[in-house]
Amino acid sequence: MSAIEFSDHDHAACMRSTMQAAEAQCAARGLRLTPVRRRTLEILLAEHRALGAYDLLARLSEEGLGTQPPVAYRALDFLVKAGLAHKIEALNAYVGCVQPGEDHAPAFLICRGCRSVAEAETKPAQSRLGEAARAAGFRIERSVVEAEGLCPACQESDA
Amino acid sequence: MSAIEFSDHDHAACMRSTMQAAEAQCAARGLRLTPVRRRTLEILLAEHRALGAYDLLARLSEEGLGTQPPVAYRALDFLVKAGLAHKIEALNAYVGCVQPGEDHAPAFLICRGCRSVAEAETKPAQSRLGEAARAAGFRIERSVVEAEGLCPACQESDA
DNA sequence: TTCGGTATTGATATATTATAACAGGGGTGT
DNA sequence: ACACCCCTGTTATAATATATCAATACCGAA
Repeated sequence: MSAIEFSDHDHAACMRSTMQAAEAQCAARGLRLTPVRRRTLEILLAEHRALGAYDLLARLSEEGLGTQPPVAYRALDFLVKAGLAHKIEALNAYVGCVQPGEDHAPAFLICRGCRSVAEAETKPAQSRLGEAARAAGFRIERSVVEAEGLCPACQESDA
Repeated sequence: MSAIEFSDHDHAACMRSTMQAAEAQCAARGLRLTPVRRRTLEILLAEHRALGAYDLLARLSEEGLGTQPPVAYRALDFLVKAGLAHKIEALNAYVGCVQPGEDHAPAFLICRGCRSVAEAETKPAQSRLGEAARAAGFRIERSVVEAEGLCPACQESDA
């Protein structure tokens, strides 16, 4: 993994292929990527940034796709459950998943400067925590791994 | 680490020694453990559970220590900044720290059954994430590592 | 095709979590 | 006494999230 999110890349192609993968996922699993959901995913993927539910709602609302909070939350819930987006707990915000489908336990690098988010992979029983859990007889169902800091670009403008 | 939080232990002694450590910390660092702050810490430590700010406020309020949200949030901010308590991002709730003073990057095991929280230790550049960060030139300032699941006791009552 | 069930959307209201802003009090050092 | 800083009290409001119910759209079975 190379944190493509912080690098220059052909973002148009990046979005296209991610959307295709998302559609393939939905088709394969009998999930319905309705207009609001699809547009929500596009908005999240448009930048590799975390977006609050109300920011998202504002965008949807501009496009006539709904004006009330449940619209945004329902779309986000769907995407998160489908593994097409992730919630960043440290920000109460949401980000599109760049590798949908892979059944993964993601970890995030979150820039406090520009709110960019890069997605990395955790190993199932990562580091000490897996050990500790096993030792304690704790059964892990979901894990949240998030690191906040500064991305390369923001380190420069900050320093 | 053995997740004492999920085990039977002499909790009265546990609280006493933790409070003492907290006081020592404050004394050493010139921080003021005022009545509200002290009581807040005691309430958090009374059980190894995550408590919402408003639950805490209700407790404080019963004891005549303040009735408005800022009372609770200010006390929590102080404790979190001082390293005497932690915020559980996945729950938007707070838990007392059982090893105050050690400058640590804690990881948590959170039971969704009883909301108990056990604190483990992460290694600074934990798992893949440290690697990924280094590779990407990302500077980590703070990390959130939380695992949700079922503690031993709740696995039994659940199954 | 029609029927019946399920998933989705629309809309209203409200719950939960958190912060801004400003006034007053109380100690400390000069 | 005074200036300063930290802490507290209070009011108001912001930001995040969910409950509920009615209406509609889709989908498979008969």
